Amino acid sequence: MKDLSGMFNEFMEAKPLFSNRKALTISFDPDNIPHRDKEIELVGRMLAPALKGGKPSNLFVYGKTGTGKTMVCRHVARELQRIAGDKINIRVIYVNCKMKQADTEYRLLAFLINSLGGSVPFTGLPTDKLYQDFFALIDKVDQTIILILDEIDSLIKKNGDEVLYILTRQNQEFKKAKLSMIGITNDLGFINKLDPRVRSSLGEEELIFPPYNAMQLQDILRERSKIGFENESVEQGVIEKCAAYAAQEHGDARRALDLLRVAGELAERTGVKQVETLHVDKAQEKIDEDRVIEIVKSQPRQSQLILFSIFNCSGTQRDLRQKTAYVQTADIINTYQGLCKHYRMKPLTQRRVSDLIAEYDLFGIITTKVISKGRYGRTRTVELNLDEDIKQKVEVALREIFN
DNA sequence: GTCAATTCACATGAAAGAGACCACGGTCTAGTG
DNA sequence: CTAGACCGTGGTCTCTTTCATGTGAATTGACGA
Repeated sequence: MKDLSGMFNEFMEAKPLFSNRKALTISFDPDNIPHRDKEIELVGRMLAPALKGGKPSNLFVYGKTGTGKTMVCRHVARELQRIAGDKINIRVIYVNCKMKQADTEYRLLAFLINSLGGSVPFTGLPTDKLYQDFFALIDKVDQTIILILDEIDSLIKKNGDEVLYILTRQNQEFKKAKLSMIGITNDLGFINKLDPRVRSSLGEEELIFPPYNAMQLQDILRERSKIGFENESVEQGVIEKCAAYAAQEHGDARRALDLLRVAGELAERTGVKQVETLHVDKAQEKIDEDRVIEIVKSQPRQSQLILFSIFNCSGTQRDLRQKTAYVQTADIINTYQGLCKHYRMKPLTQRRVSDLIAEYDLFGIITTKVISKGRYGRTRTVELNLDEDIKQKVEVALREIFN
């Protein structure tokens, strides 16, 4: 007990490193957005007609993760609303299509209706009823609605582009209201996958966000750490290091901020007065680890069992010319079926297992490659894509699940 | 030796089913005045 | 008379199965030099 109270005392006495931890997260909206002046202006121009009661063009925004797309769009939209004030009726609805509440056609509409003050149950109604409700709700008042659809690609991938088609088309039917959309995506090839009709109406304007370079990331981090950290609590070189790491990952500002924040948390936990560069390294490791463990734990049971099979699968060396043994689909399925018997679970079909394996590839936990071995068929080779210590932790987590 | 056909072992696609969840409207039932 | 319980119907959503089609190169076998 003595130790614990000592620890608490120490904790209370230690000077906090953070002054505003929130400033170091992506959800924070800073007043000052460095290196995005041009983009802010362009988005602003696009939306400006709304102030004169016109319909702003639909806009498509591209850019990799952490390039400030979402932040800029929300920022501009908010400013627009502020300037419009009470005189002009502008409403901005921001939806992240990856969120559970909006990742299907039905749920997206339900979300929109709810955020406009209507109320619909989150399941149970036919979809076209929702469309009717939604459009009626919009057209009730003379207003301009700006709909920001973030991560729009995941919506389309799951549900097809029909939603967008209906939404864009509907504008002609409105008597009073106007609806314009901003689609945000990090998939550059996304627009080509769309139905041409949707493409032309939705992609009236396009804007590409370039990635930040290391120097720009540094500016961003300095700006944020001024708000987020107490004075002098960040050692020289820490910001540079975070920026450098994040710049390697295609200039991802989100990553840079995560690094800095987690490094700060680690430093605080160890009770030192300053965030040091070694904390950044630790943060880098911890972020990866947390992400992987999080994914593994949130997977359904069957899927976890398949990953467990991959871990338990030694692979066979069936081709003598191939020096290293590799694991392929058949091995995994064999091991998996064995494990199923052991745990009394009903094994899934090969088709399904194949999909689940591909899913782990998407998460980046494994690397797979489809190879053809000529006469001996075609298969997918699977390799774990984890550092040794993360790998061990995942294995421990899996064993806990299936002990 | 060359070249096209064959063949393997899956990958990949599309469609449809199972089962969970939910809303809505109609009917039944028990409690109340 | 009325509120609440209880159905049946019709809808979405996720996970899965079923059936069908695609695929890339090693191997095979015919062919000609």
